[in-house]
Amino acid sequence: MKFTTSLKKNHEFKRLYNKGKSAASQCAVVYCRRNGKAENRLGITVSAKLGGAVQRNRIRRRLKEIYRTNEEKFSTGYDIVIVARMRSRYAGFFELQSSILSLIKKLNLTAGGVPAAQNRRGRETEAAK
RNA sequence: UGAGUAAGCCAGGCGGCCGCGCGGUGCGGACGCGAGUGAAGCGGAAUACCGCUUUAUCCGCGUCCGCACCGUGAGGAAAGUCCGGGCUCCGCAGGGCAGGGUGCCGGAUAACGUCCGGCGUCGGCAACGAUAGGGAAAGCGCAACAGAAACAUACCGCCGAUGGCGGCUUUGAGCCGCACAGGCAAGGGUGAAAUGGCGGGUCAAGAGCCCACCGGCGUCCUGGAGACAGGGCGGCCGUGCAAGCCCCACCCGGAGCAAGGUCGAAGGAUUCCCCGCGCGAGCGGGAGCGGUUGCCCGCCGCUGUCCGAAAGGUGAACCGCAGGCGGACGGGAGCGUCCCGUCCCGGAGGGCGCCGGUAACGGCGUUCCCAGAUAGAUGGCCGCCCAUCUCCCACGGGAGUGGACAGAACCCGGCUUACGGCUUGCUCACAUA
RNA sequence: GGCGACAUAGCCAAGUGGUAAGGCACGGCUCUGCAAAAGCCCUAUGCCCCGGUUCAAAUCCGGGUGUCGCCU
Repeated sequence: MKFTTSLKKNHEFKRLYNKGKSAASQCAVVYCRRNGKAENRLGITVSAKLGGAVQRNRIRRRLKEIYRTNEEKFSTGYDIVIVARMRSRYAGFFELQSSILSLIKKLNLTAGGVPAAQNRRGRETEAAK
């Protein structure tokens, strides 16, 4: 992922749970908070309630893929945590994707409008270098 | 065809686009180091030349970042952590006790509770499977309830031959009764289990008391490497439990990669020494500490007392004392501990072929490097084929769904558990020829 | 990843081979005008599940499931 590092420490997750904004659907809960940096930081949580290692790995990889393919739609400078819920175990990829995108829209995380387009163009030139 | 049984194999395949971890190669950029060249400045000098600094360029090496290409990338159970090892650290003269484990015989192995071959027993019509399967005449213990009795017992019962008592006939004695002494364990009843089973003989009634068959025990002979098998003889003095204690034989040091090492950074506690402080007449020792990783003996190391010239002995007579005792702070040295981060910790290896062995397995040759992440890399979408299930039209296609169990974390050998499919051999039943 | 412990009624729990104690709760009865308190009575075809040993298993042995804890 080009402009994103992963969130690792437990206290960072806890800070988001307490102080961040959240939105939820049956598939997942998304927490977000401004981090004051030029990049996004992403954390994904899949608890043991959702199944064995194989099921949890599949959910985590799908969430990661959804973020990767839709990265340009996100605005930058945020810490984001996605917590998977029970329905994501049985949902297909596209159902999960539309669910996450609607949650993003609910949190106003989408980089919509003109400045976002400029931002995006800037990213692309940066990437071209 | 159906049912069963054993062994082996696979873990959907191919292609396209985007994406991830690791390794390699190449290119580019940044930084650092080294060497060369040019320019400028300063100093020495004589203009040449030498030294230093700055800067530019080029080459080499290293680190980091980016891009491209190539290679590679989860399992048969990766799981449970039930056994066994490697590896790492700690410990280790030896012995005993305790504790744990294994338990038919022979072999395989690094080792095993695993595997292979065989024996006995049990289950199955069979193929085949299961089997903690040493010892109960070494000892202790338990066997509830029921039952008379659960090591030596007789409730109901059978008998009463022998002895006793009574009666009758009659007088050689015999017969009948009683059930007092006594004999018996067949039958009933209880129980999971009742003193080998069944049949016959004998007998007062019975009983291995005797006999035939079976079972079991002891002993002898034969076969076998052995477990054991077969046979002869003797003769039945009870049973179960050792996955109860135990006995016998053999094995076992403890912990675990969150072990351990290394480098860098940071702080704290501890040991010894030194300095300084307090105490004011008893104080301290007579062995102390540490190790022997459950305990003991014993042993070892350091410190220390006494005897002895020493080797060595000693653990008590008694010995020492302001150069003592005590605790707190500061300084120095040493050794550990904790925390943060970096790096390291890689063959009982796989494939193929030949040979030895019934087999497990072993030997030789050849060939291949075959995951190394560190919140954890394998994913997403599309097309075709194959396979599963559902629905629809009708004998073939269409649509949808999508694989069963399941994800490495130091590594191996097993076991167990979860689970989809394919192939082959064998057994039984039915049908046909 | 490694190491260890536990599971018995709705809850807390005792029970180490022979009838599964006890307390709380629930229910019923007595008492009361009604309740509370008190007293009496009742509740495990079975001890997390599956096998094995045994005449007999909550207990002994093996395997599994679940829960909890410790080690960075």
